[in-house]
Amino acid sequence: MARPRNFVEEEVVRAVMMTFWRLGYDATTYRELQKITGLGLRSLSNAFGEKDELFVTVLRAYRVMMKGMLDSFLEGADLEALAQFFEAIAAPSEGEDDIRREGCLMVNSVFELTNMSDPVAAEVTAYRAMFIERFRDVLTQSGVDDVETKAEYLLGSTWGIFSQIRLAKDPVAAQPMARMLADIVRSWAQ
Amino acid sequence: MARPRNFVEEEVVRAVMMTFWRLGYDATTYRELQKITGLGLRSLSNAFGEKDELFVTVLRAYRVMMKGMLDSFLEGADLEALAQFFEAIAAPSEGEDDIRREGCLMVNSVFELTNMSDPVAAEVTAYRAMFIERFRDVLTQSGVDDVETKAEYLLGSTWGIFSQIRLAKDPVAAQPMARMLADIVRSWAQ
DNA sequence: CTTGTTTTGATACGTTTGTATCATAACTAC
DNA sequence: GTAGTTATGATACAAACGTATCAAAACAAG
Repeated sequence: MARPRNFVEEEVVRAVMMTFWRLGYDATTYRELQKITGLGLRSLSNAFGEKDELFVTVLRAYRVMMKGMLDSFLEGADLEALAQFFEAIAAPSEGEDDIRREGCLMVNSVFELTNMSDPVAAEVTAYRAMFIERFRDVLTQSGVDDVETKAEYLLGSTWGIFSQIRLAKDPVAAQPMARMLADIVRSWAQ
Repeated sequence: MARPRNFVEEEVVRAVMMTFWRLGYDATTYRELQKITGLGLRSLSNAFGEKDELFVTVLRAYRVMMKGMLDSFLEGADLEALAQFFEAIAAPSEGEDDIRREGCLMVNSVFELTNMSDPVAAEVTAYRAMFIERFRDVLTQSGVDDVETKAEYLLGSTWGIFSQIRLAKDPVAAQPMARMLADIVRSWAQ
């Protein structure tokens, strides 16, 4: 009944995500997104709305992606798996253009956007809760005490790891921190 | 021999620092800085150069300020003082406009500026080294093993604390993390 | 007072930004 | 084929940015 789209939505969102991840929100221009995706201005805005709406879509996709990674590492896991999770974050990157060099898109966005819109803030909150929940599950099932405090501690440490990666543009910069943290987690086992 | 300046340099730098701290580099316009300082465009640029040069001046001033804080806490200090240092960072803010709500200007800048100029990168490097050195001194004098790894770990954790503060716009958001970290530091004492 | 030097203030310019406009193209249902 | 609907592409526009320009102002030294 109407002209069909010339692109696959998921692919476009993924390409846009990488650009926002690498450059940040402000430094990513709508024109650059047109170039990256190969779409025209009207096609992009027709399908995904304006820049801020597209960004929220990207954040949601990022959160879902990270949920998959969290689940694969920590679903029904023990403290040893949790320790390995932190070591994995700081594992050496594969090649010069490994996106992991950019740290965490959500953390980066929190720092960049002084005044977040409500939808963006909601994504950040959900992202945070996602980590806390997973950490809490592992800690509880491992019979550790002081679960709430430790979960908050692990989240803060995770953000610290991402900070070091972002600064050095290299995951291995966080290896000392990650190894130390992994040892601390292992020490919680009775 | 020439027309005298109508301002005190330190006061201007301090006012500009607060604005960059609160809004970030990009969101701070040169016009806003004119308004904040009460100076005209030519006065500002004449005294401090263009926006990026003024920013480097601010970063240097911030680093010196933080060095004072670090020294007052950690010069010749023991592990207990180090533990209290982390708890102090997360101490409740005094009032709604406490600048500590904004986290750390240097950390914020690292996240915001995808492509840092060389002078900015140099400031960040010096800032990082300043923390590492102080941590290392305390750890060494306390007879702790694995000093290098632990110093890196403490730096990453510090950045994690600043991340949590920045996200929540409130130092107390980092209290669980800071308390946990303080306990870990105390546990290093033999 | 005059001269020389620096500071100051008003105005304006060129770029870049996100986005609006609008005609055209591509498809489906009938 | 025809009508109806959505996608596409080229062009343009208003706003905001950093910064250049240039004349006027304020002092010290002679």
